[in-house]
Amino acid sequence: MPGNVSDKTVARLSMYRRILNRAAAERTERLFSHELAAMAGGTAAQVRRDLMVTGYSGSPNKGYAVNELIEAISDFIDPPEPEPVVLIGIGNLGRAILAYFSGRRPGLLIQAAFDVEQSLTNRVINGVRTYPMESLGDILEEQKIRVAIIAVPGSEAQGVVDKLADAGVLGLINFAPVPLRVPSHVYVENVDMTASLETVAYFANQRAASFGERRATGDLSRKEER
Amino acid sequence: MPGNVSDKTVARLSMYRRILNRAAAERTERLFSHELAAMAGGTAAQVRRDLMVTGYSGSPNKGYAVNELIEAISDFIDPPEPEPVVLIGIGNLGRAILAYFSGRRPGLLIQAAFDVEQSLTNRVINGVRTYPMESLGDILEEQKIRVAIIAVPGSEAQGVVDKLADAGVLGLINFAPVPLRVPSHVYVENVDMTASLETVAYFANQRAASFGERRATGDLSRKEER
DNA sequence: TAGATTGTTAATCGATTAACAATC
DNA sequence: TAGATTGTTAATCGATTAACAATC
Repeated sequence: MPGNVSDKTVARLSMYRRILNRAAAERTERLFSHELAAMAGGTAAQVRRDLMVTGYSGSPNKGYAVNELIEAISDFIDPPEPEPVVLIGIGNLGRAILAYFSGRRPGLLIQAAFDVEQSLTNRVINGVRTYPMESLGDILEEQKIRVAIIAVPGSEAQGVVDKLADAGVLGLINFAPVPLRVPSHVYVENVDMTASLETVAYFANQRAASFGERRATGDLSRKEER
Repeated sequence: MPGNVSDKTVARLSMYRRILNRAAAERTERLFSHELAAMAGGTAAQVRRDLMVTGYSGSPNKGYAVNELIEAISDFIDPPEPEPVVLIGIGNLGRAILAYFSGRRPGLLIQAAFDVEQSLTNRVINGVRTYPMESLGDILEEQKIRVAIIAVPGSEAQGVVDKLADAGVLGLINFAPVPLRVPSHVYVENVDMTASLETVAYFANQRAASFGERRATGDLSRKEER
């Protein structure tokens, strides 16, 4: 029914909700699209377009009711039941993910974590039970889990993903620094920290160079004035 | 001189380099664009277009020389000097980042890490010296640091970023789950794990629903056949 | 040479931005 | 009412995809 919504729109709605929650905590009752845009870092028109998909309407000259909008966004993006999620890989990154999500969104719940390393399994870390890799298939099936977080070394990732896809997983977040091949019905979101860091370094350098250049040629004023 | 290259292109080049490095380790000497595309998950034409910005040419019917291409990508995206980077926030996520990058890319070097929590500072974690937040300005200036990784709680992030921008930082990776406001000359790459997880959960649900629907209406075959 | 892949240009696609009548 | 903001459509922009002559 909601037609096709882009992944970026969903990610932005998630961000708006966080901003709105903060606003609600500060007892702000209404917000205009341009206020939300200023906080989220976009344009007012984009915010309005994004919010439209939730079906909730603002009112002219009064903007959006914060609490009702939070409700509408939640109805739209949250699954009907809290989504059970598994984490594969309990190394440094995996443990950080556990800590990061521990008791955060009730709509998403890390149900189990897996690792090949025996010293890490059959324990409870940040409230999450850890299992050896062998029990992965069973638990996925038992608990009807459809979403997984990949936090294993790059060399292990594809093997793990193949198992997950076989077991019926439909969505993945991939923290491993390698591209994954998956069947077309599986949605993958890549979080490539290495690429992020290298990209930031590249642009920081570019900008440093162009600043230096402009400074050297005395052409600093033009771009920076407006 | 290299004109304007999009952030996505740079991120993809970073990914290609990693694939090429693996290929080189396996003594693969040449690769075609379609082989690289299959491993990176794109199209051959896109790979060719991306590689063009490095200035390195493949040759028809022989493809790209792996080692020379790695060299060309490195020349293009790596800064002339290893880029010194600071990490702000040594909580769970910060420590995971330290562990993750510890001794990885020589082109990028986490020089120092900062936190307000005294028990975490004036130590060495994963080979990186940690400092109290107060010394941030001094060290940024001393070591001419232009890139920072933000791994502090959302409530602290904007304050930290303001300090960083004042100190002349030009690029940021933001792991804090809040949008940041920065001067226009500062490049920001957001890594929003909460939004990623919620987006994956949303699409996993959508797909589960449409599978169920098609199965119910007996219309499973059509889309999946081709 | 014939076949395949290259660099590069043209066509397509999708998302963002700007504009505007409707509305409180 | 006048003013401001809304939902929504049209124009713009940029990136991706497809196509093709050049080349090994």
